This record gives sequence, C-alpha cells and structure tokens, in this order.
Amino acid sequence: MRQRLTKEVRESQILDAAAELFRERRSYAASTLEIAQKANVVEGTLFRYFPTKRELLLRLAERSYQRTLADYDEQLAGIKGTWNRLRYMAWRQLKNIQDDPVLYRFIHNDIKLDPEFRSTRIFHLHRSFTKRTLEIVKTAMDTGEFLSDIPVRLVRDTIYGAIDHHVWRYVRGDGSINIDRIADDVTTLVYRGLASQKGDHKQEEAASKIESRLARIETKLNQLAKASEKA
Amino acid sequence: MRQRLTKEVRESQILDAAAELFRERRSYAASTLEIAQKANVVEGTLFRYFPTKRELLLRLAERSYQRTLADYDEQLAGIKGTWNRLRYMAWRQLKNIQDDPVLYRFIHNDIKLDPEFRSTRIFHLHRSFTKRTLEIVKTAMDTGEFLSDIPVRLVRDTIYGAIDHHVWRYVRGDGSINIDRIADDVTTLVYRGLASQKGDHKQEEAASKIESRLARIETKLNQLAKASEKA
Amino acid sequence: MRQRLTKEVRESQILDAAAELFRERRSYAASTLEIAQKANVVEGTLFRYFPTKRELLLRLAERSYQRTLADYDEQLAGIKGTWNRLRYMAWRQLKNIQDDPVLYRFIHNDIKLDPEFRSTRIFHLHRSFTKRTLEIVKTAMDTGEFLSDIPVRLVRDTIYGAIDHHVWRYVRGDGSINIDRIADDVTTLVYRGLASQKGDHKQEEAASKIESRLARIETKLNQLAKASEKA
Amino acid sequence: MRQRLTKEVRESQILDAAAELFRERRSYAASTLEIAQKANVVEGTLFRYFPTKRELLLRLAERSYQRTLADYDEQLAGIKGTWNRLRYMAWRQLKNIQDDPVLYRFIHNDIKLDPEFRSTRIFHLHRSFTKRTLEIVKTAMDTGEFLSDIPVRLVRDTIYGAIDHHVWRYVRGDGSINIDRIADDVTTLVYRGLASQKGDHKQEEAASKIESRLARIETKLNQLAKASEKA
DNA sequence: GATGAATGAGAATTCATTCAT
DNA sequence: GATGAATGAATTCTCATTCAT
Repeated sequence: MRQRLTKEVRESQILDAAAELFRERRSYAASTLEIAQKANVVEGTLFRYFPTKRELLLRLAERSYQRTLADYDEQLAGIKGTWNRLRYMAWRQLKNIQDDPVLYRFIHNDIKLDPEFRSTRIFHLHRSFTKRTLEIVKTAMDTGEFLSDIPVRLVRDTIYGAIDHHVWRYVRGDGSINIDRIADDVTTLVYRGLASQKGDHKQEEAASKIESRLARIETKLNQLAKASEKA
Repeated sequence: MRQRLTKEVRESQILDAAAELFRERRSYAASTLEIAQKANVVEGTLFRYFPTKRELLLRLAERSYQRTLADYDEQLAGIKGTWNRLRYMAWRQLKNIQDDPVLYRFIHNDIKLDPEFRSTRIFHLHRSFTKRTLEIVKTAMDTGEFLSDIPVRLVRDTIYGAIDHHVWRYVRGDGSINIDRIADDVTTLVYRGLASQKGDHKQEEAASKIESRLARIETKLNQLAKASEKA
Repeated sequence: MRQRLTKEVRESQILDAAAELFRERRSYAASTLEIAQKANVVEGTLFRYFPTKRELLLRLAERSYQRTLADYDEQLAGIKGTWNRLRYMAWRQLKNIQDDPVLYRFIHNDIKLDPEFRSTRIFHLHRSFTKRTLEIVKTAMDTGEFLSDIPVRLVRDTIYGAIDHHVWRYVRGDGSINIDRIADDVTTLVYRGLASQKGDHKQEEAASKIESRLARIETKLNQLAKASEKA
Repeated sequence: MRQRLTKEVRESQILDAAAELFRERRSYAASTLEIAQKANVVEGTLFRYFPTKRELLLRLAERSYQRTLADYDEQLAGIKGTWNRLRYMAWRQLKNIQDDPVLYRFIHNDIKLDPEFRSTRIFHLHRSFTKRTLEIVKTAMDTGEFLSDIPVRLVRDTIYGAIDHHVWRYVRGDGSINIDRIADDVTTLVYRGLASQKGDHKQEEAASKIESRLARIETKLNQLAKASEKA
C-alpha cells in the first residue's frame, strides 16, 4: 500500500514510530527494519528521509528538545525567586525523563559520548536547555544570595547528575518515581549548599584569602613542573 | 607460534588486553576478534577462558572493583570528620574514573541497565562500594551534624551524580580534570546543603582545604627537587 | 549481480536448492553457506526468508508432505479391498522415499526425535498421513476381516517400519529398490498375519478366555505392587 | 591428579564415561571436552586412546554389540520352536533399546548412514546379530512351517522395523514401553503372516503367551512378598 | 606417557545500506 | 518517487585436534 504524503508528514510518522518502539521495549536498540515496519513503510523509504540510521535517531532527539524548549522561557518567566526557578528546572528535567526515559538514556549514553558531540545540532540545543540553570545560579551569585565559591558548572552538573542517578532504577524499568518530591529535595539540598550566611563573614573571608593565595601558588608550581618535565 | 602460559597469566593477559583496547579507543565497543588480536591469541582461546563475551567484560569490571575495595576501609579508617570522609569518597570515585574512564562508562551505561543487574556479582561489589557513603551521611544525621530532611539515598545520588555529569567531557575524551578541586567543591556543596549549623563545619572545611592544598604543593616540590637533582 | 525475484519464487528457489543439495550428497548435513551458494544468493538472503536454518528445513519437509497429501484421498477413494488399500499406502510411502530419500531420513532421524515434535506443524501433517492406514486396519477389524488381537498402532508401525528398514541401503546410497515388489510383500505379510480364520474357532476361543483372565490378574497385580511401593 | 592405569582400564573408563553422558542427556551430542571431563582425564588423553572422536564412538557401539553377542547363542540354544525363537530375537532387541536407547539411536541414525558402514567392524557385528533371525526364518521355510513367498530379508526387516517405529516415542524421551507385550505382538503378527498351516502354531503361540504371562505374574508376586517381608 | 593450553576453521545469525525495477 | 529484494561484512561462539612442555 503506497501512500503519498508530504515529506514532513512522512518524516514525522517515521520518527513517531521509532519513539513508540523505544517506549514499548524500554530500549533504543531497534533495527531499521523494525522501525520501518512500525512506521508502515518499507526499509528503503527510511533512507530517503534520513541518510543514515544515526541521523534518524539524532533527529528524534532534536525534536524532543525542540518541543521542550518551545514553551520553556514562557513558563520560567512566570516563576519568581531563585529556589522556585531552580526547582522548576529540576522538575522539568524529571518530567522529560518520566515522559520518555529511553530517549533520555539515548541522549545521555550514546549521543553525548560521541566524540563529535560538540559539533552536532543536539549539542547546541542541549546547551540552550541547561543555560537557564547556569543563569539562575549566576544571578543568585551576583546578587549575593549565593556564595560564589563553587563553579556554576559544577552546580548545574550537581542538579542534573543528582536527578540522573536518582531515577536510574526507574529508567531501567524498576519501580516508579515521585518527581515533585525529588525536585523539592534536590533543589533544597543545592540551594542550602549555596545560600550565603550573614554571620560569619570574618572567618570565611580570612580563609578565602589564604585559599586564593595558595591557589595561585599551586598553579604557578604546576606550570613550573610541566615546563621542567618537557626540558 | 604457540605460546603456553598458565591459566591465570593468560586470563590476566586477556583482561589486560581488553582494558588496554578500551582505553585506546575510549570506548568499550570492541569485537571478540579485536580483543583476541590485542591479546595475541586466537579468538577461540577467549572462549576457553570466558564462557561469553559479556562474562569477560563483567570480569573486567569486577577486577576493577576488587582492586579498589582492597585498600578501601583501611584508608577510610584514618580519616576523621564528616566533611573529610565524604570528600574521600568523592575523591576515590573521581580517581577511579580518571584511571579507567571507559570501564566506568561500561559499568554505568551497560551493566547497570541490564535487567539482571541486581543479581550480578557486580551489583554487590557496587553496593558495598557506595554503602560507606550512605553510612557517613546517616551517622552525621544521627549525631545532629546533618539535617534529616533529605533522604540519604538522594544525598548519595547527588554526590555520585554530580561527579558523573561533571567528568562527562573528560570521559568522552575531551580535556582533563582536576579531581582534587572537584572533590572539594562537590563535598562542600553537599555538606553545606545538609549542615544543621552554619559556621562550625566551615572551619573544618577551610582547614582541610588549606591542608590538602599544602600537601599537594609539598609533593610537587619534592618531585621538582628530585627531578632537578637528576639533571 | 543482483537478481530481483518475487518473494514466492525466491523462497521456492531456496527450498529447491536445499533439496537438490541434499539429494546430491545423500545427506541433510549442509551449512547455510552451502545452501545459499547452491541457490545463488548470499547467506544473509536465506535469513530474510526463513528465521532460522531449522525453519528452512522444516518448511522443506512440510512442502513435501503437502504435495503428497494433495492428491491422496482422491486416489485412495478409487481403491477397493483391504489388501489393495493397504498396498497403496505402502507403495505411496515407498514412492516418497524413492523420490526424496534424504528428506525422509531428515524427518525420521531428526524432526521426529525433537522433544518438541508433537507441537510442530509437521507432526500434524504426518499424523493425517498415517491416519489412513490406521483407519483401513480398524475397519477390517470391525468387519471381522482382521483379528483384533494386535493393537492397530503396532500394525501401522510394522508396515512403515518394515519399509523403513528394507530401503535403508538404498537411502544410504547403495543399490536400487523395486518398490512394487516390496509393497506387495509387506502387504501380504501383514495381511496374512491379521486375517481371521474360519476353522479353528474353538481352540482360539479357549486360549483367548484364559488369556484375558490372566491379563486381568496381571493388571490387578501391578496395581497392587505399585500401591505397596508407595506405602 | 595423574593416574597411571593400564591401557585397557583407561580405555574402558573413557567409554563408560561417554556411555553415561549419553544416557544422562538422552542424546549422543557431546563434545570431546565433556567426555573427557566425565572420564576425569584431560582432552588430550582421549586422543591417545582413540585417533578420532568418531573412532571412540564406534568403539562404544562395538562394545555394546560384543556384550550382547557374548551370551547370545547360549540363550537361544535353550529355546525351542520358531515362534519362541523369533520372540526371543525381538525381545532381545527391545531389551537393548530399553537399556540404552541413545546408543541405539546413534547406531541407527549415524553409523548405519555412513557410506563406509559396510566396511566397519560394526557392520560385521551387526550382521552376526541379525543373522540368527534370518536363520530362524530360513529354517522354518525349509521345514515347511513357513511359506517361502516372502524374501527372508524382508521378514527380518519387518521385525526390526516394527520394533524400531514402535519404540520411537520412548527413544525420544516420551512415555515408557512394555517390551514383553511388544515382543509378543510383533512375533505373532509376523509368525501368522508366514505360517503355512493355520492352527498348529496357534497352540504354541497361545501356550507361550500364557507361559510368559504367568512368569511375569510369578516375578511380581515374589517382589511383592519380599517387600511385605521388609515392612 | 600424560598434560592441558592453544589452535583455527567453521557455524548460524544480524542488519545498515544499496539499487534494480 | 517509492519500493522491497538483495547484499555482504561483521559478529559471537563451537569444538575436534594439535603439540610444547
């Protein structure tokens, strides 16, 4: 049964089939034959729309990011306060995972490990996705609400990493998750870990000064060591 | 050319070959043929030592855990204070990743996703590995040093998850990592996020950081001194 | 050189190739590579048409049964008399063996020994094939033409077994067979072995009575023995 | 553990191990490694005693024939009358199958199909095994007890073929067999099929059947008596 | 005489991709 | 523009046999 459809519709249909297949079997290991059958097209047709199987999968991931990003800033605009905003970011990620755990796995375990990752479209979408989190943290640091002694990237990685590890069992197909509860806890843990304190300024300051002086010494020393190794 | 070695030596050799191969290509995707060639044996020999390819890989992972666990508790016994103990746990994990990033990937992305994971020997090794972290956190909660409002498992997942995400680029083969710095930051973030009283741990933390930085400086200096003696 | 044929034609071609190969070497031991080469396709193509090698062989056997069964009842309908009908059954089997001795071997020595045999399609085809023989014998017993003291299944097995053993050398590749002669002899031997006699009723009757009384005693005794074992 | 044994003992040990292995798994598909392990020797040792795996299996079959043939003629000498003698031949074959169905399968499906079969020692052993049956039939024909219109070889094949087909299910691992009953029925069917005068053998047959049934009853009774003594 | 580690030639099966129709 | 039959290289695993020690 030969159906003529527009390029976009057919492409969408194939991607939907793949997504459905992945969800069903809780795994992104599927052959092109299986994807084609699920999409009610023949195998050759797949390669008319996507040059390689990998490209198809990448498009699938992209589409997911695009959908998430669409209504993203809008929602965030309505949320005030650092804790609340961070909590939204955590919750959004949890929601994505819950909705499509296999796709999340695919991005995390496969795409992101590709040596070419940083030159894919996905990388940029991913970046603009986590950029918001970085900005929220940075803003809180600038206003003094947060201490500045932890690198913002590490803060971001802590949030996403905590979520990632915590939902592992669920992603593997074991048990269920309470995404609201997890979002609360992760946010609170990180928030409190960064919140600045009014009281003990002096000690902190003194320690910080010694710290940064030592850091400079260490850096110098490392450079020296490297240089003498080469020689 | 037929070489005869004892069972143990040959088994070790095969595992070493696999490990080396993984390190070289920064990926655990290798065929049995490739592993055999690297080990200078024919493919059939592999299967005299390991019933399946998967079993070979599992043995590789196990061996790594066993090596790590060997001197583990001993080291931890010498470390006092919650911050320091947590910092050690984080650092150990970072060290493992740095030493063998691909094996870490394999455990994380493949073994742990296996539906049978919970009934493998690896699972139990893994468990006894992370159990210490849970205990440190629990103890701190019991003594009142930590607030008890965050589930201990989430705390553990936050530590390992933060590390995991943060070293991702390195694991993929991009750039390098400073495991001391990361251990410090992750520990501090989590510690502060749980500490019941702001201030008292600050001193511990500040002193420890200065302490470890000085230790590194001293080590480096000694190396430098030795090197310049030779020259 | 890529040849495009319809599914049906190619499937037939592969089965024909396998059949031809078996006939040539008088053995059903052939690798998928050999079958593929004989069929002028690559090995992979085989597995587009049959999920496993075994499935291919089963299809081959099935096809043979289906061809035989097609014109079966029709022919039998035109044959009158127990001896003639039994003779046709024997002859038909001999003809099948002569036409494709290796396939017959395969069914007998391989398929029928599979523990799953009774749940294959082949089993049912086979059953409907030998059912006719059972019916002919049963009918003759009911009308009194045959004695009823031999189980019908044993009669059937005697006919097919006799043929099987007698054509062994031919199947192995030694010599030739005269299927008409064999059909005659087997039929006569079995027919006479079952034909009832008018004359000596009395002795037969007397012996039968003692026989059946002893049979009942033996059965009882066995039950008793079994029961006392349990206790 | 290196044991020095005489050639004969070690050879026997290996053959016993193979026999035991076949019986256990109801199949003669076993690797040389498995046979070696079962025999508590290393693989290399197998090849010191048998040039090839096939030779080992052939020796196994030979040994079985030799054992059967040992007390064979002696037993047969004590049995009088054509029906009884034929019945003994059938029963002996059934007994062999019952005792070692897998070995029987191996001889039937593998050895006998080998193109070289007729030049193996097995062939001659097999021949001298079935020769008795041929002789019994021939003698009966010569004395006029049997009609001569059926070739003796076909008669022999009918007996062995009937048995073969009838026990097939048992050999496959399904159900059990009553070898006395089968021996009776096969013998009677063939005997009556050949007898020149209806009636005279009837008595022999009837008496024999009653005889053997009574023998079985007596055996059972003795067992029962013994069992009840213990209790 | 025995050992047992190692061989190496297959075996069945998978699957992304191509290309004749 | 679509089809879907065919490709072919790669993959894991088996096992009878050899031969250095």
